[in-house]
Amino acid sequence: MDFIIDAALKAVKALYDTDLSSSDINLQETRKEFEGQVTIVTFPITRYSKKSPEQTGNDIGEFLQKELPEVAAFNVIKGFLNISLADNYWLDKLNNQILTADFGTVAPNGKKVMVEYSSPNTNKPLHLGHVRNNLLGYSVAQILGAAGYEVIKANLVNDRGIHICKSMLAWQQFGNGETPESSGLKGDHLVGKYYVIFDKEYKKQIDELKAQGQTEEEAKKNAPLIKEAQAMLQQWEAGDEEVINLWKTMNGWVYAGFEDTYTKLGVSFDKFYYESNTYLLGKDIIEDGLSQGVFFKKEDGSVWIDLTANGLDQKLVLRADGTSVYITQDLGTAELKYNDFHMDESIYVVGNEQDYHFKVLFLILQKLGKSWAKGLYHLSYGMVDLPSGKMKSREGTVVDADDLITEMEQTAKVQTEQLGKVDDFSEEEKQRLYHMIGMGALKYFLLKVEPKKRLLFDPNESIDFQGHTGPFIQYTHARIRSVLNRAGVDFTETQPVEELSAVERDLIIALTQYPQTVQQAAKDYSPAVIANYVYELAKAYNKFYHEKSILQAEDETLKKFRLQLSGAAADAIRKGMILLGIEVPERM
RNA sequence: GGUUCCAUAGCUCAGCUGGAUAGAGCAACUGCCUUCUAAGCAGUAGGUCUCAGGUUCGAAUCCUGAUGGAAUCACCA
Repeated sequence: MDFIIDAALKAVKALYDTDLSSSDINLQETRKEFEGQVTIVTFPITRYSKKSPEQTGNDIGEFLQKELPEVAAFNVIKGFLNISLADNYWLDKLNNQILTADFGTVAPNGKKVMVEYSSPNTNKPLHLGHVRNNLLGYSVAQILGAAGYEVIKANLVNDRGIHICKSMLAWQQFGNGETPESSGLKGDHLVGKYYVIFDKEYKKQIDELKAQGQTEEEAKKNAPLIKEAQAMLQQWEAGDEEVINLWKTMNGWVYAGFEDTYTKLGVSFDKFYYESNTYLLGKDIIEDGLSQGVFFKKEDGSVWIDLTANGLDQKLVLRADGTSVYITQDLGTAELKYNDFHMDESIYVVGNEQDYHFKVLFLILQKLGKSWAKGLYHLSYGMVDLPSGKMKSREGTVVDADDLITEMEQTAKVQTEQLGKVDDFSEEEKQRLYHMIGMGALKYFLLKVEPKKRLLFDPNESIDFQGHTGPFIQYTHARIRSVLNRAGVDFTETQPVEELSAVERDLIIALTQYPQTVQQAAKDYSPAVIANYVYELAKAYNKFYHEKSILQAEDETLKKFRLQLSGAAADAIRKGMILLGIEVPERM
């Protein structure tokens, strides 16, 4: 649309002898209740024209119509100059852009970006909150890839620490040698079970100690179980063989479980980092910061940074005993990642409860003068809440990821069977379809909302399959594919069509927006931008489909043209959905 | 208490750098399947964009304040 802005600038120059810059021309889509496709808002220009908004609109409209062959007509309503572009213009867009093989793909931009997401704890199975994280991270990686970046998907596994020892200890004491094989439980669920058991037994001990007169705080510190867990952590750090073996065994169970869930979610990673390898990193950075004067040492030997000048607090970066805190290892890990890949940008997909942490982390790295610190970005997303409030693993008030996936597949199955359209599918094809639709519904439900907004999930209200949903878009794709498969003619040649109906034009307009939508989504790190676009596109197609017969078109040219248009719509829908990590079926 | 984020129809959400009468979906009510897939299409009804000021020709959008909600302010991760 730049050519209209350029011509409008020329018009202002010629008519009012004023030089404006392109940002002064306010161009927008024409609202659908008015004639035209693009609109120039003339209010701001009246300053220079010294005429009414209507007169200004008419002046510029006439100028544009004379100047640009693409401008077929215009009308002015108040301060709005609505421009109708010639059908030829849109047909040219279709034939020379949308229908070309590389439509929607961009050349590599030469930049490398790491997207770190998932980053699970290996002491419990994944729940709905993790699902949002995984889907967001994967989708953002897909979007950045489509926008020209080289993307590295990274997963920093939190595989050590006191919480891991809790599960290990509980298993040791109450597990009777139970294994995934012996219990039939998925590995991550088995380990999670012992994490819950630990918490239960620990609370019992706290209550006992409180009954003996200790305060809550004392009891929490003195309970035998927590002391044993702490001792186990020390043994782990000392490399105690028995503890290490147990740790390896139980983590192995968890990884097998996670892999299964990741596969079902359709997410993947290029690089795994493990905290057991990185938790000691960062101490040299502390030394570095001390000598630079960025950090300071307190009397007890602990190391701090003063961020009060930046509106934050003083922050501990190393304990008095020389051991790390959370941020110490994150400093080290950030440097490790950069040294591994030398990426231009690094995105951390982490919930908004850690907003403060990342603000501090990035600020410290900047103060340390790391050249790459400016490329760091915290993609913060809102929590997934239940009607009853926050999900808590230890209290069992979580929506389990595996259960949810199974439920979604089940719902997809029931819905599909009711419609009876795929009765000729093999059992395997059916299972594939149910999974595709169930996951389409779930993924779309989670991704259509802006990341930073919190999300309410009511387990008693099943996720819709109608309306603004994943299955609606999948259905639209299947519908198109069905028509294309019945076509029976070759429709690859450009068709000599000269006139467009409104629904055809609207569909072409929607298609032209695909590339800029991908760029916008990449800029905002927002799958929601893609999700809403694909929905609008599918709606535009369904409207076209309903109003115009494709295979029974008035003549062969029109038929082939509509098939081309349909094919382009199917492609754009499929590509858009791939960016969301959602597959689309040929039939449903 | 400090900081950050959120507040749009009964419910779930869109609304791009300020622009026309604020849009979808769900739920409710009407129509449309002997015609390419009705998981669809068309329509009716539903709004003081939390409130109060300010900037502007023009504010859901920007600024200030208030109210309500969430997160965080750990030598936890």
